[in-house]
Parts: sequence; C-alpha cells; structure tokens
Amino acid sequence: MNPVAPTSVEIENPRETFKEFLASKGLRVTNQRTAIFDAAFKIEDHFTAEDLLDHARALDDSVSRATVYRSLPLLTESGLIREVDVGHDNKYYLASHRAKTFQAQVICEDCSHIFEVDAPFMEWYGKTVCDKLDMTPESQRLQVSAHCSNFTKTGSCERGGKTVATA
Amino acid sequence: MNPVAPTSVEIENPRETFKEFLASKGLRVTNQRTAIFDAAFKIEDHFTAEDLLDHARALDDSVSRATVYRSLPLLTESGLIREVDVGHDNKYYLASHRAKTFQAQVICEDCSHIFEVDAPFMEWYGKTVCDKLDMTPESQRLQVSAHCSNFTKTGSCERGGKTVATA
DNA sequence: ATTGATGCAAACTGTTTGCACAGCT
DNA sequence: AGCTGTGCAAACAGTTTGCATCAAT
Repeated sequence: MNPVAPTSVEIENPRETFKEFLASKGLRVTNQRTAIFDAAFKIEDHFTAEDLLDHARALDDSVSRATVYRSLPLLTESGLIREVDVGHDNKYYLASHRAKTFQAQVICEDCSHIFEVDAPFMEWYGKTVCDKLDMTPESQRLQVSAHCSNFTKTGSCERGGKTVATA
Repeated sequence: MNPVAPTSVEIENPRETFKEFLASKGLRVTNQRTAIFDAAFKIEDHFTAEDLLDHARALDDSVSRATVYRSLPLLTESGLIREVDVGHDNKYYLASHRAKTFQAQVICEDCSHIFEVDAPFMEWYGKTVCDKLDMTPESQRLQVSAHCSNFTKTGSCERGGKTVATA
C-alpha cells in the first residue's frame, strides 16, 4: 500500500533471540526473565511496567515488581521491546514487532489511546536539523495530542480494539 | 531569514497580562504569584519546577515549593509559559516569548541542553494525520535526541550560553 | 470580615536499591 | 561451591494534598 513504508523487523524466533541476547551478555536465562519477555511480546497494546507485571505474573506468579523494572532495560537493549515515551505520567512500552522503524504517535486526549502511524520523513528531519547544530541524531519522536471527534459526539472512542493503526 | 518562520507572540506588558488572567478567573494577585511569574518570565533557559522555586525565592523568600507547583498550571493556562515535555525525568518549562509556535527540540544527550528549532511543518503534519484518524489535533511535538560532536571531541559542548538556537 | 491562598509536612506515585536468600551452572 | 538473580521492603524523586494560618479583596 505505502510504497516507502518503513519495514518492521520481523523476527523468526523472538524468544530464542532474547535468550541469545542474554547469553551474549553473560546473563542467565531465568524463569522470571522468560515470563516477563513472553508477556511483553504477547501484549498487543502499549503497556506500562505495571501492566507488564500483571501479564508476567499470569505466566509465572513468582515474578516481582522489582524484577520487571530490572528486566525492562534488558528488553529495550535487546531491541525486542521499545520504549514509547509519551511524556505522560508513566512510561509506555511496545513490542518491537508491532512498531515500525519510524513511526509517530497520536495520543487521544479522551481515552489515552496511542496510535502508531508511519512517519518515514522523521529520519531525514533529524539528520537535517542535527547537521545544522553539528550533532549526530540518536533518535527522534513525533507526537500529536488530539481529540477524538467520535468521543466528543458519542462519549466513546473505542475503535474495536484496533491499536496499531497504519494511517 | 526564514520566510515562513512561525512568529513568537510578543506581549507588551506580560506581568499585566498575567494579572488580568488571574482577575478573569476570579483569582487573587498575591506577592508569591507575582514573584513566581516574574521569575519564570526572566529565566532565559528551559527550567524545572525546582529551578523556578530558586529564582522565585530570590525575589520573594516566602515562596514555597507547594505554591510553585500550584502556580505552574496557572502559568501554562495563561499561555505565558509553556510546558516542554522532553520525556526525561522531570518536566521543563519555558517562557512563551522565548519560543515560537511550532518548534522542535533537539536534546543533547551529553549535556542535556535543549535547543529549540523551527519546525513549521509540524502543524500541517498534525492535521494530515489526524484527518485520517478522524481526530482533531491539539498539539504536536517533535524531539530529536542527539550527541554533540563537539562534546565527543573536546569533552564539552557549551555553546557560549546560547540556548535558543534558530536552526 | 470573608474567603481564597499559603507554608508546612505528610502522603502519594512510579521507580530504584540494599540485603539476605534462592537457584543456575 | 560460587555467584548471579530474586523478592521483599525500604528508599527515593518529583509532585500533590490536608490543614491551620495568613492576607487580598
């Protein structure tokens, strides 16, 4: 559909990839880490640390909050989970296979829903601006806060559970 | 220089404007509120709540942390101060007369310095994307995290105190 | 004189950390 | 056995709030 859409990195065996990542850093593959990873990879939406704790506990009830917080940096470092900083109260995360490389977020002010939309030009923009400042771009993010016209009318902006919109 | 640069709203008498804002909401003009506003308007850089407390106390040492936090929403509501959410640990603010309407931020990962740069296309982008989702854009922000090549070489990326760069 | 605004300190939220114990390898 | 990873609870940072007092209108 979109001829220049950024490609999402599709990983064959993500869990194995995670284990390899741990091994490569000399870290152990524990039940908790596996449960946390499995949970994170399975959640279809953007999630918070607390959400992740809930889901991970459903898989292994020995998982503690501390371990979730200690694992999150590992997950993001491995590239399998990405941090989506909306600037709101707490941080959000999203499994990488649900997001493409350069995407912007549209945050619904009414229901807090986060839509991921393609924004391939972001890379170019970051480079252009950084060149002028003699800097090297590391990452960029583009976020639009918006109101759902559906919500304003009907008082609800549920979109049938569709979370990752490719507008 | 820039033919389509967004214009910064220049206010003749900002302190008076703030007083009028307070009056219009039936709020009292207190010494503390005035001190906090004066401090905020005078700070040349992006500032945190704590920075503002320091500066406000220099003008009126009776100002408390609680009042600063209680005043910040007033300042942003009045439009005289704007919130610049960098997603980092704490929130940053900036006097509106130091920022233009559509600007992006380049955040130096090395010294945490925030550069404001023109990004007039943001408005267009927000509208375009929101149309597709049947939403109404409220605000948009574009942020680039970057490394300062100067810092990497010399271990310092002070740019002569220049904070608001118009790249 | 009213009634809103303030300072203080305690509460709160999200996250991090010290410590003793559990469990990989 | 040795040492990493864990759960627990306490610590932490930034922000919010309840309450008695203070001061703008």
